[in-house]
Amino acid sequence: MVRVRFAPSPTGNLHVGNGRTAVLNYLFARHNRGRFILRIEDTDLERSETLFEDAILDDLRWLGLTPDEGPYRQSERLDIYRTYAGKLLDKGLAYKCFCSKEELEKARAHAQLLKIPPRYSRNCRNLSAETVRGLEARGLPFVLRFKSLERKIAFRDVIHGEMEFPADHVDDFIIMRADGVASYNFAAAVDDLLMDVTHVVRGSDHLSNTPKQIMLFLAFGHEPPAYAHHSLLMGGDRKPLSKRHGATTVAEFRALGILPEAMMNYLAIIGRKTESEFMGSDSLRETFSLESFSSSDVLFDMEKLLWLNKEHMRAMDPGALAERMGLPETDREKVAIVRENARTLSEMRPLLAIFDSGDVEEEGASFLSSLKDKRQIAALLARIAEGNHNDFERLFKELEEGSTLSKKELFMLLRIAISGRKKGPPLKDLYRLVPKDHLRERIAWLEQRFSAPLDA
RNA sequence: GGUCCCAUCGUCUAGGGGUUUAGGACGUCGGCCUCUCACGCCGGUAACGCGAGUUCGAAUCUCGCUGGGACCA
Repeated sequence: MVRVRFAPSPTGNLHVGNGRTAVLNYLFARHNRGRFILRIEDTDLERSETLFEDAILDDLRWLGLTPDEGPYRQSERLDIYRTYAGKLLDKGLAYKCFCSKEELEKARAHAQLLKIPPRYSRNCRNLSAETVRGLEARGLPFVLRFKSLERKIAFRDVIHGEMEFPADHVDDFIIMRADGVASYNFAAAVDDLLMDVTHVVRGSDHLSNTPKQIMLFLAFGHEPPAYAHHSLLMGGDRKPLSKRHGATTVAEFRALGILPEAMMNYLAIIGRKTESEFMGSDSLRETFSLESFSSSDVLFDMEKLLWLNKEHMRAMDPGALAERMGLPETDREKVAIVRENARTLSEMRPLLAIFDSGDVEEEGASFLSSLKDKRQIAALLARIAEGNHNDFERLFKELEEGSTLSKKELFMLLRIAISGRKKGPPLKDLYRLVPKDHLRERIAWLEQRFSAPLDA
Protein backbone atom coordinates (compact mmCIF):
# COMPACT_ATOMS: atom_id res chain seq x y z
CA MET A 1 0.00 0.00 0.00
CA VAL A 2 1.42 3.32 -1.09
CA ARG A 3 1.55 5.91 1.68
CA VAL A 4 2.69 9.47 1.05
CA ARG A 5 2.65 12.58 3.15
CA PHE A 6 2.46 16.31 2.61
CA ALA A 7 4.27 18.03 5.45
CA PRO A 8 3.98 21.81 5.45
CA SER A 9 5.23 24.14 8.16
CA PRO A 10 2.53 26.55 9.35
CA THR A 11 4.76 29.62 9.06
CA GLY A 12 2.83 31.34 6.29
CA ASN A 13 0.11 30.86 3.72
CA LEU A 14 0.33 27.95 1.32
CA HIS A 15 2.90 28.87 -1.32
CA VAL A 16 2.23 27.60 -4.86
CA GLY A 17 5.48 25.66 -4.73
CA ASN A 18 4.24 23.76 -1.70
CA GLY A 19 0.85 23.57 -3.32
CA ARG A 20 2.51 21.74 -6.18
CA THR A 21 4.16 19.31 -3.76
CA ALA A 22 0.75 18.69 -2.21
CA VAL A 23 -0.87 18.11 -5.61
CA LEU A 24 1.82 15.65 -6.66
CA ASN A 25 1.56 13.68 -3.42
CA TYR A 26 -2.20 13.62 -3.67
CA LEU A 27 -2.22 12.49 -7.30
CA PHE A 28 0.43 9.87 -6.66
CA ALA A 29 -1.60 8.47 -3.77
CA ARG A 30 -4.83 8.44 -5.75
CA HIS A 31 -3.19 6.93 -8.81
CA ASN A 32 -1.93 4.05 -6.69
CA ARG A 33 -5.02 3.76 -4.54
CA GLY A 34 -2.80 4.67 -1.63
CA ARG A 35 -3.12 6.98 1.34
CA PHE A 36 -2.47 10.71 1.41
CA ILE A 37 -1.32 11.85 4.85
CA LEU A 38 -1.19 15.41 6.12
CA ARG A 39 1.43 16.25 8.69
CA ILE A 40 1.95 19.68 10.18
CA GLU A 41 5.62 20.32 10.89
CA ASP A 42 5.25 22.86 13.66
CA THR A 43 8.27 22.11 15.83
CA ASP A 44 9.55 25.60 15.21
CA LEU A 45 7.29 26.98 17.89
CA GLU A 46 8.40 30.56 17.44
CA ARG A 47 7.42 30.80 13.81
CA SER A 48 4.48 28.40 13.70
CA GLU A 49 0.96 29.73 14.11
CA THR A 50 -2.35 27.93 14.15
CA LEU A 51 -3.66 30.80 12.05
CA PHE A 52 -1.43 29.60 9.21
CA GLU A 53 -2.33 25.98 9.83
CA ASP A 54 -5.98 26.85 9.30
CA ALA A 55 -5.13 28.83 6.18
CA ILE A 56 -3.17 25.91 4.73
CA LEU A 57 -5.96 23.47 5.52
CA ASP A 58 -8.40 25.83 3.86
CA ASP A 59 -6.26 26.12 0.72
CA LEU A 60 -5.89 22.34 0.49
CA ARG A 61 -9.63 21.95 0.81
CA TRP A 62 -10.13 24.53 -1.92
CA LEU A 63 -7.79 22.61 -4.21
CA GLY A 64 -9.75 19.46 -3.48
CA LEU A 65 -6.87 17.68 -1.76
CA THR A 66 -8.58 15.88 1.07
CA PRO A 67 -6.17 13.99 3.29
CA ASP A 68 -6.93 10.39 4.19
CA GLU A 69 -5.11 10.77 7.48
CA GLY A 70 -4.20 13.66 9.68
CA PRO A 71 -3.48 16.34 10.23
CA TYR A 72 -0.85 15.00 12.57
CA ARG A 73 1.01 17.72 14.43
CA GLN A 74 4.65 17.34 15.32
CA SER A 75 4.12 19.61 18.30
CA GLU A 76 1.89 16.89 19.71
CA ARG A 77 4.49 14.19 19.13
CA LEU A 78 7.45 15.61 21.01
CA ASP A 79 7.41 12.70 23.47
CA ILE A 80 7.71 10.25 20.62
CA TYR A 81 10.83 11.99 19.31
CA ARG A 82 12.31 11.98 22.80
CA THR A 83 11.66 8.27 23.12
CA TYR A 84 13.26 7.55 19.78
CA ALA A 85 16.22 9.79 20.49
CA GLY A 86 16.61 7.85 23.72
CA LYS A 87 16.73 4.61 21.75
CA LEU A 88 19.61 5.91 19.67
CA LEU A 89 21.37 7.09 22.81
CA ASP A 90 20.97 3.65 24.40
CA LYS A 91 22.32 1.95 21.32
CA GLY A 92 25.33 4.25 21.34
CA LEU A 93 24.31 5.77 17.99
CA ALA A 94 23.84 9.22 19.45
CA TYR A 95 25.58 11.19 22.17
CA LYS A 96 25.18 14.19 24.41
CA CYS A 97 27.07 17.26 23.31
CA PHE A 98 27.86 19.99 25.81
CA CYS A 99 29.59 22.36 23.46
CA SER A 100 28.32 25.88 24.01
CA LYS A 101 26.81 28.02 21.30
CA GLU A 102 29.76 30.39 21.66
CA GLU A 103 32.31 27.65 21.10
CA LEU A 104 30.45 26.38 18.07
CA GLU A 105 30.09 29.84 16.66
CA LYS A 106 33.80 30.46 17.09
CA ALA A 107 34.71 27.24 15.33
CA ARG A 108 32.38 28.09 12.49
CA ALA A 109 33.86 31.54 12.04
CA HIS A 110 37.32 30.01 12.09
CA ALA A 111 36.35 27.51 9.40
CA GLN A 112 34.89 30.30 7.35
CA LEU A 113 38.14 32.18 7.59
CA LEU A 114 40.20 29.19 6.49
CA LYS A 115 37.65 28.54 3.75
CA ILE A 116 37.13 24.99 4.88
CA PRO A 117 33.71 23.35 5.34
CA PRO A 118 32.17 24.12 8.72
CA ARG A 119 31.95 20.73 10.40
CA TYR A 120 31.29 19.88 13.98
CA SER A 121 34.55 18.95 15.69
CA ARG A 122 33.06 15.87 17.37
CA ASN A 123 34.48 17.15 20.60
CA CYS A 124 31.89 15.40 22.70
CA ARG A 125 31.63 12.23 20.64
CA ASN A 126 33.87 10.17 22.88
CA LEU A 127 33.29 11.67 26.27
CA SER A 128 33.47 9.05 29.00
CA ALA A 129 30.31 8.16 30.87
CA GLU A 130 31.87 9.69 33.91
CA THR A 131 32.59 13.00 32.24
CA VAL A 132 29.06 13.14 30.89
CA ARG A 133 27.62 12.51 34.36
CA GLY A 134 29.82 15.22 35.76
CA LEU A 135 28.79 17.80 33.19
CA GLU A 136 25.14 16.92 33.62
CA ALA A 137 25.47 17.20 37.40
CA ARG A 138 26.74 20.72 36.86
CA GLY A 139 23.50 21.46 35.06
CA LEU A 140 25.15 22.20 31.73
CA PRO A 141 22.70 22.26 28.83
CA PHE A 142 23.31 19.70 26.09
CA VAL A 143 22.02 18.68 22.72
CA LEU A 144 21.79 15.18 21.28
CA ARG A 145 23.92 14.51 18.24
CA PHE A 146 23.71 11.62 15.84
CA LYS A 147 26.87 9.61 15.24
CA SER A 148 27.08 10.06 11.53
CA LEU A 149 27.87 6.97 9.50
CA GLU A 150 31.31 7.28 8.01
CA ARG A 151 30.52 5.92 4.63
CA LYS A 152 29.06 7.22 1.43
CA ILE A 153 25.30 7.16 1.05
CA ALA A 154 23.84 6.12 -2.28
CA PHE A 155 20.21 5.81 -3.25
CA ARG A 156 18.04 5.88 -6.29
CA ASP A 157 15.85 8.94 -6.57
CA VAL A 158 12.72 8.28 -8.61
CA ILE A 159 13.13 11.54 -10.53
CA HIS A 160 16.90 12.11 -10.48
CA GLY A 161 18.17 8.56 -10.77
CA GLU A 162 21.26 7.32 -8.97
CA MET A 163 22.39 9.65 -6.23
CA GLU A 164 25.65 9.43 -4.30
CA PHE A 165 26.92 11.51 -1.40
CA PRO A 166 30.48 11.26 -0.05
CA ALA A 167 31.13 10.04 3.48
CA ASP A 168 31.96 13.50 4.82
CA HIS A 169 28.77 15.05 3.44
CA VAL A 170 27.07 14.66 6.79
CA ASP A 171 28.61 15.55 10.13
CA ASP A 172 27.35 14.67 13.59
CA PHE A 173 24.13 16.60 13.28
CA ILE A 174 21.80 17.58 16.11
CA ILE A 175 18.70 15.45 16.61
CA MET A 176 17.49 17.04 19.86
CA ARG A 177 17.98 20.64 20.83
CA ALA A 178 18.86 21.78 24.31
CA ASP A 179 15.21 22.67 24.92
CA GLY A 180 14.20 19.08 24.17
CA VAL A 181 12.64 19.79 20.78
CA ALA A 182 13.50 17.47 17.91
CA SER A 183 15.40 18.86 14.94
CA TYR A 184 13.74 19.02 11.56
CA ASN A 185 15.58 16.06 10.05
CA PHE A 186 15.04 13.87 13.07
CA ALA A 187 11.33 14.55 13.47
CA ALA A 188 10.76 14.07 9.74
CA ALA A 189 12.61 10.75 9.65
CA VAL A 190 10.94 9.41 12.81
CA ASP A 191 7.52 10.37 11.46
CA ASP A 192 8.17 8.88 8.04
CA LEU A 193 9.24 5.69 9.80
CA LEU A 194 6.32 5.55 12.23
CA MET A 195 3.73 6.59 9.67
CA ASP A 196 4.90 3.86 7.29
CA VAL A 197 5.55 6.35 4.54
CA THR A 198 6.53 4.43 1.43
CA HIS A 199 7.37 7.33 -0.89
CA VAL A 200 8.72 10.72 0.07
CA VAL A 201 7.71 13.13 -2.67
CA ARG A 202 9.08 16.61 -1.99
CA GLY A 203 11.01 19.52 -3.44
CA SER A 204 14.63 19.10 -4.46
CA ASP A 205 15.59 21.58 -1.76
CA HIS A 206 15.56 18.52 0.48
CA LEU A 207 17.87 16.45 -1.67
CA SER A 208 20.95 17.28 0.41
CA ASN A 209 19.10 16.40 3.62
CA THR A 210 18.22 12.95 2.40
CA PRO A 211 21.48 11.23 3.45
CA LYS A 212 20.82 12.29 7.04
CA GLN A 213 17.35 10.83 6.97
CA ILE A 214 18.55 7.64 5.35
CA MET A 215 21.18 7.26 8.07
CA LEU A 216 18.49 7.60 10.70
CA PHE A 217 16.43 4.90 9.07
CA LEU A 218 19.44 2.62 9.01
CA ALA A 219 20.13 3.42 12.66
CA PHE A 220 16.61 2.30 13.51
CA GLY A 221 17.14 -0.85 11.47
CA HIS A 222 14.64 0.01 8.74
CA GLU A 223 14.75 0.33 4.99
CA PRO A 224 14.34 3.97 4.01
CA PRO A 225 11.34 4.91 1.85
CA ALA A 226 11.65 5.68 -1.84
CA TYR A 227 12.52 9.31 -2.52
CA ALA A 228 11.32 11.49 -5.37
CA HIS A 229 12.65 15.05 -5.42
CA HIS A 230 10.82 17.25 -7.84
CA SER A 231 12.26 20.49 -9.22
CA LEU A 232 11.50 23.89 -7.75
CA LEU A 233 9.32 26.72 -9.01
CA MET A 234 11.22 29.83 -10.06
CA GLY A 235 10.33 33.38 -11.01
CA GLY A 236 11.03 34.87 -14.45
CA ASP A 237 14.58 35.73 -13.40
CA ARG A 238 15.24 32.14 -12.34
CA LYS A 239 15.36 33.20 -8.73
CA PRO A 240 13.13 31.40 -6.20
CA LEU A 241 9.53 32.46 -6.66
CA SER A 242 8.81 35.30 -4.27
CA LYS A 243 6.49 38.23 -3.69
CA ARG A 244 8.20 40.49 -6.20
CA HIS A 245 7.25 38.05 -8.96
CA GLY A 246 3.56 38.66 -8.26
CA ALA A 247 1.13 36.21 -6.74
CA THR A 248 2.88 33.42 -4.85
CA THR A 249 0.31 31.88 -2.55
CA VAL A 250 -2.61 29.66 -3.45
CA ALA A 251 -4.91 32.12 -1.70
CA GLU A 252 -3.74 34.94 -3.96
CA PHE A 253 -4.54 32.98 -7.10
CA ARG A 254 -7.91 32.17 -5.66
CA ALA A 255 -8.52 35.88 -5.07
CA LEU A 256 -7.44 36.57 -8.65
CA GLY A 257 -10.33 34.43 -9.85
CA ILE A 258 -8.43 31.27 -10.73
CA LEU A 259 -10.50 28.09 -10.52
CA PRO A 260 -9.19 25.30 -8.27
CA GLU A 261 -9.48 22.92 -11.23
CA ALA A 262 -7.13 25.10 -13.23
CA MET A 263 -4.71 25.61 -10.36
CA MET A 264 -4.48 21.88 -9.79
CA ASN A 265 -4.20 21.21 -13.52
CA TYR A 266 -1.38 23.72 -13.90
CA LEU A 267 0.56 22.52 -10.87
CA ALA A 268 0.21 18.93 -12.04
CA ILE A 269 1.51 19.39 -15.59
CA ILE A 270 4.38 21.89 -15.34
CA GLY A 271 7.82 20.38 -15.47
CA ARG A 272 6.38 17.19 -16.84
CA LYS A 273 5.91 15.40 -20.12
CA THR A 274 2.24 14.69 -20.65
CA GLU A 275 0.22 13.84 -23.73
CA SER A 276 -2.31 16.55 -23.14
CA GLU A 277 -2.06 19.63 -20.98
CA PHE A 278 -5.68 20.46 -20.30
CA MET A 279 -6.94 17.83 -17.88
CA GLY A 280 -9.54 17.38 -15.19
CA SER A 281 -8.76 15.69 -11.92
CA ASP A 282 -9.80 12.26 -13.22
CA SER A 283 -7.39 12.20 -16.11
CA LEU A 284 -4.69 13.85 -14.01
CA ARG A 285 -5.01 10.96 -11.61
CA GLU A 286 -5.10 8.32 -14.32
CA THR A 287 -2.09 9.60 -16.23
CA PHE A 288 0.04 10.50 -13.24
CA SER A 289 3.55 9.16 -12.85
CA LEU A 290 6.60 10.40 -11.00
CA GLU A 291 8.79 9.23 -13.85
CA SER A 292 7.23 11.80 -16.18
CA PHE A 293 8.87 14.64 -14.23
CA SER A 294 11.81 16.55 -15.54
CA SER A 295 14.57 17.22 -13.04
CA SER A 296 15.29 20.80 -14.03
CA ASP A 297 13.71 23.78 -12.34
CA VAL A 298 10.53 25.34 -13.68
CA LEU A 299 9.67 28.97 -14.31
CA PHE A 300 6.22 29.91 -13.14
CA ASP A 301 4.20 30.82 -16.24
CA MET A 302 1.16 32.95 -15.44
CA GLU A 303 0.09 33.02 -19.10
CA LYS A 304 -0.24 29.26 -19.21
CA LEU A 305 -2.18 29.24 -15.95
CA LEU A 306 -4.56 31.86 -17.38
CA TRP A 307 -5.00 29.82 -20.53
CA LEU A 308 -5.81 26.70 -18.54
CA ASN A 309 -8.15 28.70 -16.34
CA LYS A 310 -10.09 29.88 -19.36
CA GLU A 311 -10.25 26.36 -20.74
CA HIS A 312 -11.71 25.15 -17.45
CA MET A 313 -14.17 28.04 -17.36
CA ARG A 314 -15.33 27.10 -20.83
CA ALA A 315 -15.55 23.40 -20.07
CA MET A 316 -17.69 23.93 -17.00
CA ASP A 317 -21.46 23.90 -16.93
CA PRO A 318 -22.47 27.58 -17.11
CA GLY A 319 -24.91 27.21 -14.23
CA ALA A 320 -22.20 25.71 -12.07
CA LEU A 321 -19.85 28.48 -13.09
CA ALA A 322 -22.43 31.07 -12.08
CA GLU A 323 -22.78 29.45 -8.69
CA ARG A 324 -19.01 29.38 -8.32
CA MET A 325 -19.18 33.16 -8.57
CA GLY A 326 -21.93 33.44 -6.01
CA LEU A 327 -24.58 34.10 -8.66
CA PRO A 328 -27.89 32.31 -9.05
CA GLU A 329 -27.94 29.31 -11.35
CA THR A 330 -30.41 31.20 -13.52
CA ASP A 331 -27.62 33.53 -14.61
CA ARG A 332 -26.26 30.65 -16.64
CA GLU A 333 -27.01 32.22 -20.00
CA LYS A 334 -25.25 35.48 -19.17
CA VAL A 335 -22.28 33.62 -17.79
CA ALA A 336 -22.11 31.39 -20.84
CA ILE A 337 -21.85 34.40 -23.15
CA VAL A 338 -19.50 36.47 -21.08
CA ARG A 339 -16.97 33.78 -20.17
CA GLU A 340 -15.70 33.69 -23.72
CA ASN A 341 -14.25 37.13 -23.16
CA ALA A 342 -12.61 36.49 -19.78
CA ARG A 343 -9.69 34.50 -18.49
CA THR A 344 -10.58 34.62 -14.81
CA LEU A 345 -13.68 34.90 -12.65
CA SER A 346 -12.58 38.42 -11.77
CA GLU A 347 -12.50 39.41 -15.41
CA MET A 348 -16.07 38.18 -15.80
CA ARG A 349 -17.51 40.55 -13.21
CA PRO A 350 -17.19 43.85 -15.13
CA LEU A 351 -18.58 42.04 -18.19
CA LEU A 352 -21.58 40.85 -16.22
CA ALA A 353 -22.25 44.47 -15.29
CA ILE A 354 -23.48 44.95 -18.87
CA PHE A 355 -26.68 43.18 -17.81
CA ASP A 356 -27.01 44.71 -14.38
CA SER A 357 -26.63 48.42 -14.95
CA GLY A 358 -27.22 51.15 -17.49
CA ASP A 359 -23.65 52.45 -17.41
CA VAL A 360 -21.74 53.68 -20.44
CA GLU A 361 -17.97 53.53 -20.53
CA GLU A 362 -16.10 56.63 -21.62
CA GLU A 363 -14.41 54.73 -24.42
CA GLY A 364 -17.79 53.92 -25.94
CA ALA A 365 -19.21 57.42 -25.58
CA SER A 366 -16.21 59.07 -27.16
CA PHE A 367 -16.33 56.62 -30.03
CA LEU A 368 -19.87 57.77 -30.80
CA SER A 369 -18.79 61.39 -30.55
CA SER A 370 -16.25 60.73 -33.26
CA LEU A 371 -18.96 59.85 -35.77
CA LYS A 372 -19.91 62.71 -38.09
CA ASP A 373 -23.65 62.91 -38.58
CA LYS A 374 -24.79 63.71 -35.04
CA ARG A 375 -28.40 64.30 -36.02
CA GLN A 376 -28.69 60.91 -37.65
CA ILE A 377 -27.11 59.22 -34.66
CA ALA A 378 -29.54 60.85 -32.29
CA ALA A 379 -32.40 59.66 -34.49
CA LEU A 380 -31.06 56.14 -34.58
CA LEU A 381 -30.62 56.05 -30.81
CA ALA A 382 -34.22 57.12 -30.37
CA ARG A 383 -35.37 54.33 -32.65
CA ILE A 384 -33.31 51.74 -30.74
CA ALA A 385 -34.96 52.91 -27.53
CA GLU A 386 -38.36 52.26 -29.04
CA GLY A 387 -37.54 48.67 -29.95
CA ASN A 388 -39.52 46.28 -27.81
CA HIS A 389 -38.46 42.90 -29.13
CA ASN A 390 -35.36 40.77 -28.69
CA ASP A 391 -34.58 40.04 -32.31
CA PHE A 392 -31.30 41.71 -33.11
CA GLU A 393 -31.36 40.78 -36.80
CA ARG A 394 -34.71 42.50 -37.22
CA LEU A 395 -33.59 45.61 -35.36
CA PHE A 396 -30.46 45.83 -37.46
CA LYS A 397 -32.37 45.52 -40.72
CA GLU A 398 -34.83 48.20 -39.65
CA LEU A 399 -32.10 50.64 -38.78
CA GLU A 400 -30.02 49.86 -41.83
CA GLU A 401 -32.84 51.05 -44.04
CA GLY A 402 -32.40 54.70 -44.84
CA SER A 403 -29.23 54.97 -42.82
CA THR A 404 -26.12 56.41 -44.40
CA LEU A 405 -23.84 54.92 -41.81
CA SER A 406 -21.48 52.17 -42.85
CA LYS A 407 -22.25 48.69 -41.62
CA LYS A 408 -19.38 48.92 -39.21
CA GLU A 409 -20.54 52.27 -37.84
CA LEU A 410 -24.06 51.02 -37.37
CA PHE A 411 -22.81 47.92 -35.54
CA MET A 412 -20.67 50.01 -33.24
CA LEU A 413 -23.51 52.41 -32.56
CA LEU A 414 -25.68 49.49 -31.54
CA ARG A 415 -22.93 47.95 -29.49
CA ILE A 416 -22.46 51.10 -27.46
CA ALA A 417 -26.17 51.72 -27.07
CA ILE A 418 -26.80 48.17 -25.94
CA SER A 419 -23.75 47.44 -23.81
CA GLY A 420 -22.18 50.83 -23.16
CA ARG A 421 -18.84 49.37 -24.26
CA LYS A 422 -16.73 49.23 -27.38
CA LYS A 423 -15.81 45.59 -26.92
CA GLY A 424 -17.69 42.54 -25.78
CA PRO A 425 -19.65 39.43 -26.70
CA PRO A 426 -21.77 39.10 -29.90
CA LEU A 427 -24.48 41.76 -30.17
CA LYS A 428 -27.34 39.41 -30.85
CA ASP A 429 -26.75 37.71 -27.49
CA LEU A 430 -26.37 40.99 -25.67
CA TYR A 431 -29.50 42.47 -27.20
CA ARG A 432 -31.49 39.45 -26.14
CA LEU A 433 -30.26 39.52 -22.55
CA VAL A 434 -29.76 43.17 -21.64
CA PRO A 435 -32.95 44.34 -19.89
CA LYS A 436 -34.76 47.02 -21.89
CA ASP A 437 -34.74 49.56 -19.07
CA HIS A 438 -30.94 49.37 -18.91
CA LEU A 439 -30.79 49.82 -22.64
CA ARG A 440 -33.01 52.91 -22.44
CA GLU A 441 -30.95 54.23 -19.58
CA ARG A 442 -27.83 54.01 -21.71
CA ILE A 443 -29.51 55.71 -24.61
CA ALA A 444 -30.89 58.48 -22.42
CA TRP A 445 -27.41 59.06 -21.07
CA LEU A 446 -25.94 59.17 -24.58
CA GLU A 447 -28.65 61.52 -25.83
CA GLN A 448 -27.93 63.89 -23.03
CA ARG A 449 -24.25 63.76 -23.80
CA PHE A 450 -24.97 64.52 -27.44
CA SER A 451 -27.23 67.46 -26.77
CA ALA A 452 -24.52 69.00 -24.63
CA PRO A 453 -21.96 71.06 -26.50
CA LEU A 454 -19.22 68.78 -27.73
CA ASP A 455 -15.56 69.56 -27.51
CA ALA A 456 -15.25 69.09 -31.26
C1' G B 1 34.08 27.41 1.54
C1' G B 2 32.34 22.22 0.76
C1' U B 3 28.71 18.82 -1.22
C1' C B 4 24.69 17.98 -4.41
C1' C B 5 21.33 19.15 -8.46
C1' C B 6 20.22 21.37 -13.23
C1' A B 7 21.18 23.21 -18.63
C1' U B 8 16.62 22.15 -26.32
C1' C B 9 12.38 28.07 -28.98
C1' G B 10 10.47 33.82 -24.36
C1' U B 11 8.03 29.55 -21.20
C1' C B 12 6.77 24.03 -20.40
C1' U B 13 8.44 20.01 -23.06
C1' A B 14 9.50 15.82 -27.37
C1' G B 15 13.84 13.86 -28.97
C1' G B 16 18.64 9.45 -25.63
C1' G B 17 24.35 8.63 -31.91
C1' G B 18 22.27 8.77 -38.44
C1' U B 19 14.62 8.57 -39.31
C1' U B 20 15.58 16.22 -37.69
C1' U B 21 14.98 21.46 -42.89
C1' A B 22 15.05 19.72 -34.21
C1' G B 23 8.35 18.16 -33.19
C1' G B 24 4.13 19.83 -29.86
C1' A B 25 1.75 23.26 -26.25
C1' C B 26 1.41 28.37 -24.06
C1' G B 27 2.86 33.25 -25.49
C1' U B 28 3.88 36.35 -29.61
C1' C B 29 3.17 38.06 -34.91
C1' G B 30 0.11 37.92 -39.61
C1' G B 31 -4.47 36.34 -42.20
C1' C B 32 -9.62 34.57 -42.30
C1' C B 33 -14.38 34.41 -39.53
C1' U B 34 -20.88 39.99 -42.16
C1' C B 35 -19.06 45.39 -35.67
C1' U B 36 -15.35 45.25 -31.46
C1' C B 37 -13.17 41.94 -28.20
C1' A B 38 -13.02 36.90 -27.34
C1' C B 39 -13.55 31.94 -29.53
C1' G B 40 -12.32 29.02 -33.81
C1' C B 41 -9.41 28.06 -38.18
C1' C B 42 -4.94 28.85 -41.26
C1' G B 43 0.01 30.48 -41.45
C1' G B 44 4.70 32.73 -39.49
C1' U B 45 8.64 33.85 -35.74
C1' A B 46 11.72 31.39 -32.36
C1' A B 47 16.04 26.81 -29.27
C1' C B 48 20.19 22.29 -28.78
C1' G B 49 25.13 27.62 -23.15
C1' C B 50 30.69 27.24 -24.48
C1' G B 51 35.13 24.16 -25.42
C1' A B 52 37.57 19.68 -26.06
C1' G B 53 37.20 14.37 -26.78
C1' U B 54 34.90 9.50 -28.61
C1' U B 55 32.82 8.39 -33.64
C1' C B 56 32.48 7.87 -40.58
C1' G B 57 28.58 10.85 -38.01
C1' A B 58 26.71 13.94 -31.71
C1' A B 59 21.16 18.06 -29.47
C1' U B 60 21.96 12.93 -28.19
C1' C B 61 28.01 9.57 -25.12
C1' U B 62 32.64 11.42 -21.98
C1' C B 63 35.41 15.29 -19.71
C1' G B 64 36.20 20.35 -18.66
C1' C B 65 34.28 25.32 -18.38
C1' U B 66 30.44 28.76 -17.73
C1' G B 67 25.83 29.92 -15.81
C1' G B 68 21.62 29.03 -12.51
C1' G B 69 19.68 26.60 -8.14
C1' A B 70 19.77 23.85 -3.39
C1' C B 71 21.76 22.21 1.19
C1' C B 72 25.37 22.52 5.17
C1' A B 73 25.66 27.30 9.65
